[in-house]
Formats: sequence, C-alpha cells, structure tokens
Amino acid sequence: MHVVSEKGAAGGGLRERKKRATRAALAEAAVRLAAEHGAEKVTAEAISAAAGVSVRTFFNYFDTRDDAFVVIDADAGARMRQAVLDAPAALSPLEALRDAMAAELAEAEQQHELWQLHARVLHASPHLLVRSLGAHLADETELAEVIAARIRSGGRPASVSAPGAGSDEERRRALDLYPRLLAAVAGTAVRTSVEHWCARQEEAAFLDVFREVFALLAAGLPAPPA
Amino acid sequence: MHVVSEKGAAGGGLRERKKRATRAALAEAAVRLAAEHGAEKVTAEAISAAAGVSVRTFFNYFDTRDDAFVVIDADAGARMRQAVLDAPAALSPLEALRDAMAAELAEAEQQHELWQLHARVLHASPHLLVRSLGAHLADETELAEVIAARIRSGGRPASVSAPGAGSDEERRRALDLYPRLLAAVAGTAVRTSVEHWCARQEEAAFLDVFREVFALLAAGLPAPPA
DNA sequence: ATGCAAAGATGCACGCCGTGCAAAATTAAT
DNA sequence: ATTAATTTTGCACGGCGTGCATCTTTGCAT
Repeated sequence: MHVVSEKGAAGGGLRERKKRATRAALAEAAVRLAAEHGAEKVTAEAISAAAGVSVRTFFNYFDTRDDAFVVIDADAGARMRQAVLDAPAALSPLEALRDAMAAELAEAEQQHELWQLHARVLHASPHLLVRSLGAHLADETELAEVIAARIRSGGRPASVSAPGAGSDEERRRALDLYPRLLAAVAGTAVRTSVEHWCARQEEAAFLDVFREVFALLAAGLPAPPA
Repeated sequence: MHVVSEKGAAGGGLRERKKRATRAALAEAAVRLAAEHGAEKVTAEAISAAAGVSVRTFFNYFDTRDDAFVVIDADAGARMRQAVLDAPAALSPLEALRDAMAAELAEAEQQHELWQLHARVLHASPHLLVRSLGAHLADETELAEVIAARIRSGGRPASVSAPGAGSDEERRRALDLYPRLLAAVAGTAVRTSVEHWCARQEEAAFLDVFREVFALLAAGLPAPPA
C-alpha cells in the first residue's frame, strides 16, 4: 500500500518532507503573527525567526512576503482538479465541480482555527484580500483545462442542449467557451458563498449557502421576487 | 452645454483637472515603458521621469509601483455603477448590468491602442495579471450595493420567480444573496469573455462573445452538446 | 492685483523587500 | 567513506515605500 508520489500527500524522501514542513511552518507562522500584530507590522525577518529558518530561506519559499499570508495551502488547487477528474461519469460538469469544491471546502473546515485566522487577516488588510482573490482566479485556467478534458472524455453525453440551440458556428464557439466559463462561475460561486456567509454568520451552515448559490446559477439567475 | 461635475469627466477646478492629468500621465507612461522594456525592468523612477514628476509624487498617486501598471482607469467602476442606476426601469437587473458593462467595454475599445498595450503587459507578467484580477473583484462589492439599491427602488417587479420557489426563509436569503451573486457573475462574464476573446482573436467581435456569455448564464449553464 | 489659507509637490532619510552569488551544510547514492 | 546533488545561509546591493519638513501652486476674498 504505497502512495508513491501523490502531489499533495506526505510521501517521498526526507527532502520532500522537510520542504513541505518548512513551507507549512512559514505559512502558519505568518498567519499567526499577522493575526496577532496586523499583517503590515510583521516583517519577513519575524516570520523566518518564528519558523526557525533564515530570511534568505523564506524568500526561497515565497516570492513575496505577502504570499506567506495568502498562499496558505499551496496544492489545494491540484487536489481539486484531481477530484474533478475522479468524479463519477454520471455527473454533469457543473455537478462534478460542485461536489469537488464542496469536498475541498469541507476539508478546509477541519483546520477550522487556522482558516479562521487566515480569513481575519485577509479581512483586516484589503490589500491581501485582493491578492488572495487574484491568486484563486489564476488557478481557474488550469481548472478549465481539466473540465475540458473531462468533457472530451465523455463525462456525460449531455441529455438536452440549450433552449434556443443556434447555428453550428454558435455551438462550436460555446464548446470552447464552456469549460472556461464553468470554471470561472464555479470559482465565483465559492467566493460569493464565502462573502455572504461571512456577512451574516449566524444563519445557516456554509455548505447550504454554497448549494443554494449553485442552484441559483443552474436556474439562470432568475429575477428576485419584489 | 456644460457638463459640470460628472464624476469621471473633465469637470471641476484646475486642481482636480491637474490631478487627473498627472495620474493619467503616470499610468500611460507606466504602461508604455512596460510594454517596451518589460514591467520588471521599469522602475518607479523611470515612470516618474517620463511623466515629469518626482518619485515621491508617484507614490502619492499609487500605493505601489505595480498599481501604475494595473489601475489604468481609476474611475471606470464609478461610471459603471452610475450606468446601472441610470438604466431604464424596464430592464431586469441582469439586463441592466449587461448593458452597462457593454457600454463601458465599447468605450474602452476606443482607446484601443493603450488597452492593447495594457493587455500585453499583463499577459507578459502573470504577477500583474493576478493583481488586476483581484482589483476588479474588489469593485464588485460596491457594484453589488448599487444593484441592491436598484432592486429595492423597484427596478422591475420581477415577472416570475424561480422555478422551484421554496420557503419564505429561502426567498429572504436569496434576496440578500442575489445582488452579490449578480455582481460577481457579471464580473466573471467580462473576465471570461476577455480571456476567450484573447485566446482566439480572429473569430468574432468582442461584444458578440460578451453577449453569448450572458446568454449562457441566463440559460443556467446548460451542458454542452457532445 | 495682493495677501492668505488650503492642498499638492518635492527632497531627504530611513528601513524593509527581494535577488544574485558563493560558501557551508545536509541528504542521497555508490 | 567518498562523492554528487540539493538546500540553507550570509552578504551585499539596489529598488520600494513612508514620515516629515519645506516649498510651490491653487482657490478665494478683499
């Protein structure tokens, strides 16, 4: 039962393990320090010291000081792409995405304390929030490719096409467009869910909000009741 | 024929006008220099010199050197919000957004050359692209508030509600959620359109792609034909 | 026009960020 | 144990970004 080199897991030689440990230590130290003193007051030197490495090493792991606050889990994206590929073939692309994301989000809730701190840090300095948003968007391109691959390999033969099915030309363009749009919209769903859930924390479980958002999207964003 | 103080236009006293001119000069200089030499090789000093101001003044206008490459039109967001508010009451929120964005995008195509350079600069250094994406997302919160205001003030009484109209609780939550989700999805539409259009440049006019994306969204992202 | 107050522009100093380079330390393999 | 490959570290250096004091420009009233 060997997991030889699964991208995000704890396999591999001593080198790989130490590198992951160092990276995680730096990220965690960064978030904790920022939560306590405010991100702007936390220097790269402080983070490095807290993680027990030199400043130079810090910059071997992160291109920017801010990245240490933002990129808390470097291979979450890769895990999600794998989940999309592994999803049952019976699911539509949208459903496969929804479930993969829900799984990833559920997993994040288990390290609840650290993620909570992370959210607080981002919220406290909009500057970092912007970086975080942008970073997530950058992943969407790769996600779109995975979706396209899934569709090509016959994910589900698409029972009915769009209502006003247009010309062949239109359909072909839609095929190029579709994976990209789907990835982008799914990312939007996560983001909006998080925002809405943070805004009115008490009400419902996060995953319920998330599913509701997906339902609204699948319904074509119907106009709200007056 | 006086346009007295339209937020993004050339009104106001000499101070306001000069400030806008300086800001524009800095942004344009930044983009042109970056397009020529690569963004990484362009120092804040070079940008300032090209715009004829001191380095210190540069940092009075931009918090970061990178911002000069990214924030090319500081009040585009404000213009769009105004357009949403001014849209005919007969339009649904989604339609009002679509038209407002289409108008803004059409306007951007008139300064075609500078925007082209801008796009090239962002594409050349992913780092800046990420910042740009994040910056646009940050605007969406304010856009969501405008949408909410429009809906409250009876934008259009919403002919039919969602297919599987649920409980009152669900509908109330959806009302909070809706403006946020709409703003986010509309932003996604713009972004995806731009990406898709850049990827296969020859095919169609940009605005056609944009409308197609909106149509897909309004149809609930139907699964593509096999 | 002239003087005055408010706002912006500038120079300067200072500390942190981020990188190239070479030497030292650690791990892997024979 | 020796050797090769990889990683960590120290050092130096230039660019970034800010607080502060000063000077210039603009807006306004007389």
